[in-house]
Amino acid sequence: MYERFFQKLNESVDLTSAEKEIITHHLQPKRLRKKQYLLQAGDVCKAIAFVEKGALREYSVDENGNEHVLQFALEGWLISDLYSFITGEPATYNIDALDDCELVLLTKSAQDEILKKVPKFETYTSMQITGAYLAMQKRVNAMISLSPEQRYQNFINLYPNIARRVPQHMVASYLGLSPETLSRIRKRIATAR
Amino acid sequence: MYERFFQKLNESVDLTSAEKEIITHHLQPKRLRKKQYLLQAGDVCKAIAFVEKGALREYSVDENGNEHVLQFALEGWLISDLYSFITGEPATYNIDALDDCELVLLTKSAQDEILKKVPKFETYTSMQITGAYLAMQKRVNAMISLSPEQRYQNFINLYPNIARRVPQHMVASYLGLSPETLSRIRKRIATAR
DNA sequence: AAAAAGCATTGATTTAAATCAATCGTTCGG
DNA sequence: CCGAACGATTGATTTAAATCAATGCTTTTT
Repeated sequence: MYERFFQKLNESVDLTSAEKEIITHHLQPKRLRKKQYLLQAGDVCKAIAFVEKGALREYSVDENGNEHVLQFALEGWLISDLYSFITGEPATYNIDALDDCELVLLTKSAQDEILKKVPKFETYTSMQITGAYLAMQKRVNAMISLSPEQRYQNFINLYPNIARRVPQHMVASYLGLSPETLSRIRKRIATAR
Repeated sequence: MYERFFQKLNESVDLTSAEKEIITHHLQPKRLRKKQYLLQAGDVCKAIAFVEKGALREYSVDENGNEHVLQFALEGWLISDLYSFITGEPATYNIDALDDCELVLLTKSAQDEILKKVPKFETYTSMQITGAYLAMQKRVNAMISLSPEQRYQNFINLYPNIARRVPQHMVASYLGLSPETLSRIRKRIATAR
Protein backbone atom coordinates (compact mmCIF):
# COMPACT_ATOMS: atom_id res chain seq x y z
CA MET A 1 0.00 0.00 0.00
CA TYR A 2 1.02 3.61 -0.65
CA GLU A 3 3.58 2.35 -3.15
CA ARG A 4 4.02 5.54 -5.07
CA PHE A 5 4.09 7.60 -1.94
CA PHE A 6 7.00 5.66 -0.48
CA GLN A 7 8.70 5.52 -3.82
CA LYS A 8 8.65 9.32 -3.98
CA LEU A 9 9.58 9.68 -0.35
CA ASN A 10 12.54 7.40 -0.96
CA GLU A 11 13.88 9.84 -3.51
CA SER A 12 14.36 12.40 -0.73
CA VAL A 13 15.05 10.32 2.35
CA ASP A 14 16.39 6.89 3.23
CA LEU A 15 14.03 5.14 5.60
CA THR A 16 14.21 1.91 7.56
CA SER A 17 11.23 -0.36 7.33
CA ALA A 18 10.45 0.46 10.94
CA GLU A 19 10.22 4.11 10.03
CA LYS A 20 8.05 3.31 7.06
CA GLU A 21 5.81 1.39 9.39
CA ILE A 22 5.43 4.40 11.66
CA ILE A 23 4.66 6.70 8.78
CA THR A 24 2.17 4.29 7.23
CA HIS A 25 0.36 4.26 10.50
CA HIS A 26 -0.37 7.96 10.27
CA LEU A 27 -1.53 8.04 6.68
CA GLN A 28 -5.03 7.49 5.46
CA PRO A 29 -6.17 6.38 2.06
CA LYS A 30 -8.98 8.17 0.28
CA ARG A 31 -10.82 7.45 -2.92
CA LEU A 32 -12.45 10.16 -4.96
CA ARG A 33 -14.80 9.79 -7.89
CA LYS A 34 -14.41 11.98 -10.92
CA LYS A 35 -15.83 15.47 -10.28
CA GLN A 36 -15.87 15.05 -6.50
CA TYR A 37 -14.36 17.76 -4.35
CA LEU A 38 -11.37 17.12 -2.20
CA LEU A 39 -11.65 20.66 -0.87
CA GLN A 40 -14.10 23.48 -1.29
CA ALA A 41 -13.22 27.14 -0.85
CA GLY A 42 -14.49 28.23 2.54
CA ASP A 43 -13.75 24.92 4.21
CA VAL A 44 -10.54 24.38 6.10
CA CYS A 45 -7.94 22.26 4.35
CA LYS A 46 -7.42 19.43 6.80
CA ALA A 47 -4.88 17.38 4.89
CA ILE A 48 -2.22 17.39 2.26
CA ALA A 49 -3.07 14.84 -0.42
CA PHE A 50 -0.58 12.69 -2.29
CA VAL A 51 -1.85 11.36 -5.60
CA GLU A 52 -1.40 7.58 -5.92
CA LYS A 53 -3.63 7.44 -8.94
CA GLY A 54 -5.77 9.85 -10.92
CA ALA A 55 -5.69 13.57 -11.61
CA LEU A 56 -6.93 16.63 -9.80
CA ARG A 57 -7.04 20.35 -10.25
CA GLU A 58 -6.87 23.25 -7.84
CA TYR A 59 -8.67 26.40 -8.89
CA SER A 60 -10.06 29.71 -7.74
CA VAL A 61 -13.37 31.23 -8.71
CA ASP A 62 -13.42 34.94 -9.47
CA GLU A 63 -16.14 37.52 -8.88
CA ASN A 64 -17.77 36.65 -12.21
CA GLY A 65 -17.87 32.98 -11.38
CA ASN A 66 -15.09 32.06 -13.76
CA GLU A 67 -12.74 29.30 -12.73
CA HIS A 68 -8.97 29.70 -12.89
CA VAL A 69 -6.76 26.64 -12.66
CA LEU A 70 -3.88 27.24 -10.29
CA GLN A 71 -2.48 23.77 -10.40
CA PHE A 72 -2.85 20.24 -11.68
CA ALA A 73 -1.78 17.16 -9.78
CA LEU A 74 -1.10 13.77 -11.33
CA GLU A 75 0.35 10.60 -9.86
CA GLY A 76 3.21 11.34 -7.55
CA TRP A 77 2.22 14.95 -6.86
CA LEU A 78 1.06 16.61 -3.69
CA ILE A 79 -1.93 18.89 -3.57
CA SER A 80 -3.53 21.05 -0.90
CA ASP A 81 -4.44 24.60 -0.04
CA LEU A 82 -1.25 25.02 1.93
CA TYR A 83 -2.13 28.36 3.46
CA SER A 84 -5.36 26.99 4.84
CA PHE A 85 -3.62 23.81 5.97
CA ILE A 86 -0.99 25.71 7.91
CA THR A 87 -3.11 28.46 9.40
CA GLY A 88 -6.46 26.74 9.78
CA GLU A 89 -8.11 29.61 7.92
CA PRO A 90 -10.83 28.83 5.36
CA ALA A 91 -9.45 27.76 2.01
CA THR A 92 -9.51 30.16 -0.92
CA TYR A 93 -9.10 27.45 -3.50
CA ASN A 94 -11.14 24.46 -4.61
CA ILE A 95 -9.70 21.07 -5.40
CA ASP A 96 -11.60 18.45 -7.36
CA ALA A 97 -10.97 15.19 -9.15
CA LEU A 98 -10.59 15.12 -12.93
CA ASP A 99 -10.63 11.31 -12.85
CA ASP A 100 -11.31 8.67 -10.27
CA CYS A 101 -8.52 9.08 -7.76
CA GLU A 102 -6.67 7.20 -5.09
CA LEU A 103 -5.12 9.55 -2.59
CA VAL A 104 -3.00 9.35 0.51
CA LEU A 105 -3.92 11.92 3.12
CA LEU A 106 -1.58 13.47 5.62
CA THR A 107 -3.33 15.54 8.27
CA LYS A 108 -1.70 18.21 10.37
CA SER A 109 -1.59 16.06 13.47
CA ALA A 110 -0.29 13.10 11.49
CA GLN A 111 2.45 15.30 10.13
CA ASP A 112 3.36 16.50 13.63
CA GLU A 113 3.49 12.93 14.91
CA ILE A 114 5.61 11.73 12.04
CA LEU A 115 8.03 14.62 12.45
CA LYS A 116 8.35 13.82 16.10
CA LYS A 117 9.08 10.15 15.51
CA VAL A 118 10.91 10.40 12.19
CA PRO A 119 12.69 13.75 12.04
CA LYS A 120 14.13 12.89 8.65
CA PHE A 121 10.64 13.41 7.28
CA GLU A 122 11.33 17.13 7.52
CA THR A 123 13.79 16.75 4.64
CA TYR A 124 11.03 15.47 2.40
CA THR A 125 8.71 18.29 3.36
CA SER A 126 11.24 21.01 2.80
CA MET A 127 12.41 19.56 -0.50
CA GLN A 128 8.83 19.46 -1.70
CA ILE A 129 8.13 23.02 -0.72
CA THR A 130 11.37 24.26 -2.23
CA GLY A 131 10.56 22.52 -5.49
CA ALA A 132 7.07 23.98 -5.45
CA TYR A 133 8.44 27.46 -4.87
CA LEU A 134 10.91 27.20 -7.72
CA ALA A 135 8.22 25.92 -10.05
CA MET A 136 5.91 28.80 -9.13
CA GLN A 137 8.69 31.28 -9.68
CA LYS A 138 9.34 29.89 -13.13
CA ARG A 139 5.67 30.14 -13.89
CA VAL A 140 5.55 33.78 -12.83
CA ASN A 141 8.54 34.47 -15.00
CA ALA A 142 6.80 32.80 -17.92
CA MET A 143 3.66 34.86 -17.31
CA ILE A 144 5.50 38.17 -17.40
CA SER A 145 8.07 37.41 -20.07
CA LEU A 146 6.63 34.98 -22.62
CA SER A 147 3.95 35.32 -25.26
CA PRO A 148 0.88 33.11 -24.94
CA GLU A 149 2.20 30.84 -27.65
CA GLN A 150 5.58 30.53 -25.95
CA ARG A 151 3.88 29.82 -22.66
CA TYR A 152 1.91 27.01 -24.23
CA GLN A 153 5.01 25.52 -25.87
CA ASN A 154 6.79 25.78 -22.56
CA PHE A 155 3.88 24.07 -20.83
CA ILE A 156 3.74 21.08 -23.14
CA ASN A 157 7.50 20.66 -22.92
CA LEU A 158 7.37 20.77 -19.16
CA TYR A 159 4.21 18.73 -18.64
CA PRO A 160 3.43 16.66 -21.72
CA ASN A 161 1.51 14.17 -19.61
CA ILE A 162 -0.79 16.83 -18.19
CA ALA A 163 -1.48 18.18 -21.65
CA ARG A 164 -2.49 14.68 -22.69
CA ARG A 165 -4.79 14.03 -19.78
CA VAL A 166 -6.74 17.15 -19.01
CA PRO A 167 -9.29 19.03 -21.12
CA GLN A 168 -7.78 21.71 -23.24
CA HIS A 169 -9.87 24.49 -21.81
CA MET A 170 -8.36 23.79 -18.40
CA VAL A 171 -4.88 24.12 -19.83
CA ALA A 172 -6.02 27.43 -21.30
CA SER A 173 -7.22 28.49 -17.88
CA TYR A 174 -3.93 27.44 -16.29
CA LEU A 175 -2.11 29.60 -18.84
CA GLY A 176 -4.43 32.55 -18.35
CA LEU A 177 -5.98 32.27 -21.82
CA SER A 178 -9.47 31.83 -23.21
CA PRO A 179 -10.21 28.37 -24.66
CA GLU A 180 -10.70 29.91 -28.10
CA THR A 181 -7.30 31.55 -28.02
CA LEU A 182 -5.57 28.32 -27.07
CA SER A 183 -7.39 26.49 -29.83
CA ARG A 184 -6.14 29.04 -32.35
CA ILE A 185 -2.62 28.89 -30.98
CA ARG A 186 -2.61 25.13 -31.46
CA LYS A 187 -3.88 25.52 -34.97
CA ARG A 188 -1.15 28.02 -35.75
CA ILE A 189 1.50 25.69 -34.35
CA ALA A 190 0.13 22.68 -36.22
CA THR A 191 0.02 24.41 -39.61
CA ALA A 192 3.42 26.04 -39.11
CA ARG A 193 5.19 22.75 -39.65
CA MET B 1 25.51 44.70 13.68
CA TYR B 2 23.01 42.78 11.55
CA GLU B 3 20.21 44.31 13.66
CA ARG B 4 17.41 43.78 11.21
CA PHE B 5 18.59 40.33 10.36
CA PHE B 6 18.43 39.14 13.94
CA GLN B 7 15.21 41.00 14.52
CA LYS B 8 13.63 39.07 11.66
CA LEU B 9 15.24 35.83 12.70
CA ASN B 10 13.86 36.34 16.16
CA GLU B 11 10.34 36.34 14.75
CA SER B 12 10.81 32.69 13.73
CA VAL B 13 13.21 31.29 16.30
CA ASP B 14 14.30 32.00 19.86
CA LEU B 15 18.05 32.16 20.09
CA THR B 16 20.50 32.43 22.94
CA SER B 17 23.20 35.03 22.65
CA ALA B 18 25.72 32.21 22.23
CA GLU B 19 23.78 30.98 19.23
CA LYS B 20 23.58 34.48 17.81
CA GLU B 21 27.31 34.68 18.24
CA ILE B 22 27.82 31.53 16.22
CA ILE B 23 25.54 32.70 13.46
CA THR B 24 27.11 36.16 13.32
CA HIS B 25 30.42 34.50 12.81
CA HIS B 26 29.25 32.94 9.56
CA LEU B 27 27.65 36.00 8.05
CA GLN B 28 29.35 38.60 5.97
CA PRO B 29 28.31 42.18 5.37
CA LYS B 30 28.26 43.64 1.90
CA ARG B 31 27.61 47.13 0.62
CA LEU B 32 26.29 47.79 -2.83
CA ARG B 33 26.03 51.08 -4.66
CA LYS B 34 22.93 51.96 -6.61
CA LYS B 35 22.88 50.14 -9.99
CA GLN B 36 25.54 47.62 -8.97
CA TYR B 37 24.91 43.96 -9.56
CA LEU B 38 24.60 41.52 -6.72
CA LEU B 39 24.26 38.72 -9.26
CA GLN B 40 24.42 38.47 -13.02
CA ALA B 41 22.69 35.79 -15.04
CA GLY B 42 25.28 33.20 -16.01
CA ASP B 43 27.22 33.49 -12.77
CA VAL B 44 26.58 31.10 -9.92
CA CYS B 45 24.61 32.50 -7.01
CA LYS B 46 27.00 32.04 -4.13
CA ALA B 47 24.93 33.54 -1.34
CA ILE B 48 21.50 34.42 -0.12
CA ALA B 49 21.31 38.12 0.68
CA PHE B 50 19.36 39.68 3.50
CA VAL B 51 18.56 43.35 3.04
CA GLU B 52 19.54 45.46 6.03
CA LYS B 53 19.07 48.67 4.12
CA GLY B 54 18.21 49.65 0.59
CA ALA B 55 16.23 48.08 -2.25
CA LEU B 56 16.98 45.56 -4.96
CA ARG B 57 15.29 43.91 -7.87
CA GLU B 58 15.60 40.48 -9.42
CA TYR B 59 14.82 40.26 -13.11
CA SER B 60 15.15 38.18 -16.22
CA VAL B 61 16.05 39.39 -19.69
CA ASP B 62 14.10 37.91 -22.59
CA GLU B 63 15.21 37.16 -26.14
CA ASN B 64 14.43 40.75 -27.20
CA GLY B 65 16.51 42.19 -24.42
CA ASN B 66 13.52 43.31 -22.39
CA GLU B 67 13.79 43.13 -18.63
CA HIS B 68 11.09 41.52 -16.51
CA VAL B 69 11.02 42.12 -12.78
CA LEU B 70 10.47 38.92 -10.90
CA GLN B 71 10.87 40.33 -7.44
CA PHE B 72 11.69 43.34 -5.34
CA ALA B 73 13.47 43.21 -2.01
CA LEU B 74 13.37 45.94 0.61
CA GLU B 75 14.67 46.03 4.19
CA GLY B 76 14.01 42.75 5.96
CA TRP B 77 13.67 40.68 2.78
CA LEU B 78 15.83 37.90 1.42
CA ILE B 79 16.92 37.76 -2.18
CA SER B 80 18.81 35.26 -4.29
CA ASP B 81 18.55 33.05 -7.32
CA LEU B 82 17.58 30.09 -5.20
CA TYR B 83 17.83 27.49 -7.93
CA SER B 84 21.37 28.53 -8.73
CA PHE B 85 22.24 28.73 -5.05
CA ILE B 86 21.04 25.21 -4.37
CA THR B 87 22.28 23.46 -7.49
CA GLY B 88 25.38 25.48 -8.31
CA GLU B 89 24.10 25.93 -11.87
CA PRO B 90 24.52 29.34 -13.53
CA ALA B 91 21.87 31.82 -12.51
CA THR B 92 19.04 32.69 -14.88
CA TYR B 93 18.18 35.92 -13.10
CA ASN B 94 19.97 39.17 -12.46
CA ILE B 95 19.88 41.04 -9.17
CA ASP B 96 20.87 44.67 -8.86
CA ALA B 97 20.60 47.52 -6.39
CA LEU B 98 17.92 50.18 -6.83
CA ASP B 99 19.50 52.21 -4.03
CA ASP B 100 22.67 52.03 -2.04
CA CYS B 101 22.35 48.84 -0.03
CA GLU B 102 23.64 47.18 3.07
CA LEU B 103 23.34 43.42 2.82
CA VAL B 104 24.06 40.41 4.94
CA LEU B 105 25.35 37.45 2.94
CA LEU B 106 24.84 33.83 3.80
CA THR B 107 26.87 31.45 1.68
CA LYS B 108 26.12 27.79 1.17
CA SER B 109 28.93 26.64 3.44
CA ALA B 110 27.95 29.20 6.07
CA GLN B 111 24.42 27.88 5.96
CA ASP B 112 25.63 24.31 6.35
CA GLU B 113 27.81 25.26 9.30
CA ILE B 114 25.04 27.18 11.00
CA LEU B 115 22.59 24.34 10.53
CA LYS B 116 25.10 21.95 12.04
CA LYS B 117 25.69 24.10 15.09
CA VAL B 118 22.24 25.67 15.46
CA PRO B 119 19.66 23.24 14.12
CA LYS B 120 16.87 25.64 15.02
CA PHE B 121 18.02 27.76 12.12
CA GLU B 122 16.24 25.27 9.88
CA THR B 123 12.94 26.62 11.19
CA TYR B 124 13.78 30.08 9.92
CA THR B 125 14.77 28.74 6.53
CA SER B 126 11.68 26.66 6.06
CA MET B 127 9.36 29.42 7.24
CA GLN B 128 10.92 31.78 4.75
CA ILE B 129 10.61 29.38 1.88
CA THR B 130 7.03 28.52 2.75
CA GLY B 131 6.12 32.19 2.89
CA ALA B 132 7.83 32.78 -0.43
CA TYR B 133 5.93 29.90 -2.01
CA LEU B 134 2.58 31.14 -0.76
CA ALA B 135 3.32 34.63 -2.03
CA MET B 136 4.26 33.29 -5.46
CA GLN B 137 1.10 31.22 -5.57
CA LYS B 138 -1.00 34.29 -4.82
CA ARG B 139 0.79 36.16 -7.52
CA VAL B 140 0.10 33.44 -10.07
CA ASN B 141 -3.52 33.46 -9.06
CA ALA B 142 -3.62 37.22 -9.54
CA MET B 143 -2.01 36.89 -12.96
CA ILE B 144 -4.58 34.42 -14.23
CA SER B 145 -7.68 35.77 -12.53
CA LEU B 146 -7.44 39.54 -12.17
CA SER B 147 -7.54 42.37 -14.69
CA PRO B 148 -4.45 44.56 -14.99
CA GLU B 149 -6.20 47.27 -12.99
CA GLN B 150 -7.15 44.85 -10.23
CA ARG B 151 -3.62 43.50 -10.16
CA TYR B 152 -2.25 46.98 -9.68
CA GLN B 153 -4.73 47.76 -6.91
CA ASN B 154 -3.84 44.48 -5.29
CA PHE B 155 -0.16 45.29 -5.57
CA ILE B 156 -0.37 48.70 -3.92
CA ASN B 157 -2.48 47.26 -1.13
CA LEU B 158 0.00 44.48 -0.56
CA TYR B 159 3.20 46.47 -1.01
CA PRO B 160 2.51 50.19 -0.58
CA ASN B 161 6.13 50.76 0.42
CA ILE B 162 7.48 49.18 -2.75
CA ALA B 163 5.13 51.26 -4.88
CA ARG B 164 6.49 54.35 -3.15
CA ARG B 165 10.16 53.49 -3.59
CA VAL B 166 10.65 51.95 -7.00
CA PRO B 167 10.20 53.50 -10.46
CA GLN B 168 6.76 52.99 -11.86
CA HIS B 169 7.94 51.25 -14.99
CA MET B 170 9.46 48.53 -12.82
CA VAL B 171 6.15 48.02 -11.10
CA ALA B 172 4.61 47.75 -14.56
CA SER B 173 7.19 45.13 -15.46
CA TYR B 174 6.50 43.22 -12.24
CA LEU B 175 2.80 43.20 -13.14
CA GLY B 176 3.45 42.14 -16.72
CA LEU B 177 2.30 45.46 -18.21
CA SER B 178 3.87 48.12 -20.42
CA PRO B 179 4.77 51.36 -18.64
CA GLU B 180 2.24 53.25 -20.75
CA THR B 181 -0.56 50.95 -19.75
CA LEU B 182 0.22 51.32 -16.06
CA SER B 183 0.34 55.08 -16.44
CA ARG B 184 -3.13 55.04 -18.00
CA ILE B 185 -4.46 52.71 -15.33
CA ARG B 186 -3.27 55.11 -12.65
CA LYS B 187 -4.89 57.99 -14.45
CA ARG B 188 -8.16 56.09 -14.66
CA ILE B 189 -8.03 55.28 -10.95
CA ALA B 190 -7.17 58.86 -10.01
CA THR B 191 -9.99 60.43 -11.99
CA ALA B 192 -12.52 57.82 -10.91
CA ARG B 193 -12.67 59.32 -7.43
C1' DA C 1 25.53 75.48 -15.23
C1' DA C 2 24.69 72.83 -19.08
C1' DA C 3 23.95 68.52 -21.14
C1' DA C 4 22.31 64.07 -20.88
C1' DA C 5 19.73 60.40 -19.19
C1' DG C 6 15.85 58.60 -17.04
C1' DC C 7 11.05 58.64 -16.25
C1' DA C 8 6.08 59.52 -16.67
C1' DT C 9 2.59 61.08 -19.45
C1' DT C 10 -0.26 61.59 -23.49
C1' DG C 11 -1.91 60.80 -28.18
C1' DA C 12 -2.43 58.00 -32.47
C1' DT C 13 -2.21 53.53 -34.40
C1' DT C 14 -1.64 48.67 -34.59
C1' DT C 15 -2.18 44.19 -32.87
C1' DA C 16 -3.75 40.42 -30.37
C1' DA C 17 -6.76 38.44 -27.33
C1' DA C 18 -11.55 38.34 -25.44
C1' DT C 19 -16.08 37.89 -26.42
C1' DC C 20 -20.17 36.49 -28.86
C1' DA C 21 -22.15 33.03 -31.51
C1' DA C 22 -22.78 28.89 -34.09
C1' DT C 23 -21.54 24.15 -35.40
C1' DC C 24 -19.93 19.55 -34.87
C1' DG C 25 -18.35 15.55 -32.64
C1' DT C 26 -18.00 12.84 -28.50
C1' DT C 27 -19.06 11.02 -24.20
C1' DC C 28 -22.05 10.54 -20.46
C1' DG C 29 -26.25 9.62 -18.06
C1' DG C 30 -31.07 8.31 -18.01
C1' DC D 1 -30.33 3.81 -27.45
C1' DC D 2 -31.38 8.51 -27.24
C1' DG D 3 -30.98 13.15 -25.55
C1' DA D 4 -28.24 16.20 -23.05
C1' DA D 5 -24.00 18.04 -21.64
C1' DC D 6 -19.39 18.86 -22.68
C1' DG D 7 -15.52 20.15 -25.46
C1' DA D 8 -13.12 21.87 -29.39
C1' DT D 9 -13.20 24.52 -33.36
C1' DT D 10 -14.16 28.33 -36.39
C1' DG D 11 -15.85 32.88 -37.80
C1' DA D 12 -17.17 37.77 -36.91
C1' DT D 13 -16.81 41.56 -33.86
C1' DT D 14 -15.36 44.15 -29.95
C1' DT D 15 -12.11 45.51 -26.66
C1' DA D 16 -7.96 46.37 -24.42
C1' DA D 17 -3.22 46.41 -24.33
C1' DA D 18 1.15 47.01 -27.00
C1' DT D 19 3.61 49.79 -29.80
C1' DC D 20 5.25 53.98 -31.89
C1' DA D 21 6.17 58.63 -31.15
C1' DA D 22 6.58 63.02 -29.04
C1' DT D 23 6.84 66.11 -25.02
C1' DG D 24 7.99 67.86 -20.55
C1' DC D 25 9.85 67.18 -16.14
C1' DT D 26 13.30 65.73 -12.89
C1' DT D 27 17.51 63.87 -11.56
C1' DT D 28 22.32 62.74 -12.68
C1' DT D 29 26.47 63.48 -14.72
C1' DT D 30 30.10 66.12 -16.52
